[in-house]
Amino acid sequence: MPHRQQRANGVVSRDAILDAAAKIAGERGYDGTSIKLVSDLSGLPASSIYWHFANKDDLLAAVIDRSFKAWSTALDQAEPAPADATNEERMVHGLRQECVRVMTHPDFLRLGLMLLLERRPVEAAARRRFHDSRMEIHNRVTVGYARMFPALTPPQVRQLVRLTFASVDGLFIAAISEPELDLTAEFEVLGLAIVSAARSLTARNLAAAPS
Amino acid sequence: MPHRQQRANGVVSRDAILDAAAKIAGERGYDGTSIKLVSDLSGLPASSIYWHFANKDDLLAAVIDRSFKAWSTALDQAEPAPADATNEERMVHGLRQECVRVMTHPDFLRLGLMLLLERRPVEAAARRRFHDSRMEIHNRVTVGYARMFPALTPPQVRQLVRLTFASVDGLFIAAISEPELDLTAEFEVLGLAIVSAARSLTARNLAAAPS
DNA sequence: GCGCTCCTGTAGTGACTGCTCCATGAGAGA
DNA sequence: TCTCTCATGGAGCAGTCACTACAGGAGCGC
Repeated sequence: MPHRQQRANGVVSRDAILDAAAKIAGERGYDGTSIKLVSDLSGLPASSIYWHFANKDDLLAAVIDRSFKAWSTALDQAEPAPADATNEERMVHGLRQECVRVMTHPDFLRLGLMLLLERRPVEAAARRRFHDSRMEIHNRVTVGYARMFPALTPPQVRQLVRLTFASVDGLFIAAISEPELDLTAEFEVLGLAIVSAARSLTARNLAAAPS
Repeated sequence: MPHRQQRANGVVSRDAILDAAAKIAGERGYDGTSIKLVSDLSGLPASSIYWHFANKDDLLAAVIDRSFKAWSTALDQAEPAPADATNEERMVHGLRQECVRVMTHPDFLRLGLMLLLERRPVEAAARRRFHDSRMEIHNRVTVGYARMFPALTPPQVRQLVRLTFASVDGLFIAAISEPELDLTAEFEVLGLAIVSAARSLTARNLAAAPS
């Protein structure tokens, strides 16, 4: 089958629709995102929206996809910590970058968390998309933590990773509800807390099973 | 003005409406909570809902209020840590109780976080209600932390409190999206992390300004 | 210019939205 | 039993919901 040709006009419209949908969904949640609102904000008629996307659920899933990609390429462009950095420096370095990343591309987390909280009976495709994307990052971070804290057991590593993700989520929500909040300081303390906890767990492990 | 008499029937219906609204709002968010759905689930007609509550916003605010009260009386009934407990034991003790409390009365946090994430243009009364209720607890915890870690500066105490709240929020969301997750272990690690962080900050303070 | 597909505009569908009106039933105090 | 208020039932308001049918303009390869 030949490559389906596409007008320049088309991708611009598609992006405009996604922009509008991201903004509105971030403000009002899944049910609050009406096609009429997206149509008004993007300046395109409903028929265009339904030409680009199968239905509302598909539209929201596409918003998740795009925002995840934006966030993900930002992650790939993160500058690595210096080779001689300590674990604590590495952690703080990584979290500081994540702080900037999350506040620069807030749509991914915002929308995703909203979909997680809304447990509608019929599972939305958008929600599953978020969950899968996130698992990918979760695994990456788990590998990093395991290398960073070799004395921890795999369950302990998983717990630390979950705690880190949960804290980032919570701090993100706090930043949204109180815009004047300075997140960088909070992320600094979070880094300290994680590294300290890892240190305590390591000490506990060594005390329990001395070599 | 005489006390407005009330039939037993009335408060039962009111509670049934609140139950239904809490369930649906927890599943579908603010916009997803339609009067029709609440009416069907509670078995009462729309006119009854509007007899008990001024409008949809007022209904949701009442849901927040009631769930906050349930959570709050659970907080008042929390058993205190033993007098000779260490800071770490106190922290773990408190967080363990909070873990049970939050999972026993999940409506308050679930609904509240959803309202925080949904930043609809017109501020909903329900959202403000949640914010105010939460500030109350926030202040209580701040006083407790200040007593527990006297060497920390007030901004450091506030940061730790915010981090604690954020982590609890994040872990709660994680528990919702993955029901098989064992929260108690996560809360244990969180307690360790907070205490460890406080210890590191204290050491840092003492090093910077030795007496 | 031609033809072909991509994309947009108009006008609608039936179902549902928050909310109101008002008649009627049910209970409690007299 | 009589009243009087509390509470419910049902019908219906204008407006919006997700979504569709279809005609026609716009840009492409030729």
